Amino acid sequence: MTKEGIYSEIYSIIRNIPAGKVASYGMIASIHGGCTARMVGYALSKSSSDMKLPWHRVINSQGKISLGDEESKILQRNMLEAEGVVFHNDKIDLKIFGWKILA
DNA sequence: CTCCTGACGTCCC
DNA sequence: CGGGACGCCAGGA
Repeated sequence: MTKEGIYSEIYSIIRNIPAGKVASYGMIASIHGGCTARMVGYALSKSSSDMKLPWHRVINSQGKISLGDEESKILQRNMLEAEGVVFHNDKIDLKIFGWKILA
């Protein structure tokens, strides 16, 4: 894959995240095996709604939302709760909802 | 080509 | 436990 494929791979990985689970930027980067957490966030920031990417399932290693907009954070939390994810003081238990790679 | 920035992560204090 | 600084790679000016 070319460097341009980096985004494609990141998008593919995010699309593979099952509902009710969440993956951290670093985790996705690790799965990709060639990019860093920054690339994931950067790719998402560039992505459009037409991609239908479950960006709300992507959070930081702290199990929290990394966005800067409160509105987006609330929206993301709302979508995750709609999928069955439980928040603990605005944080998610990666031990429970953390996405597990099934090969 | 160089400089700055960015939805992060980890180390140090 | 909270906050600040550096490192990561890519893309835009």
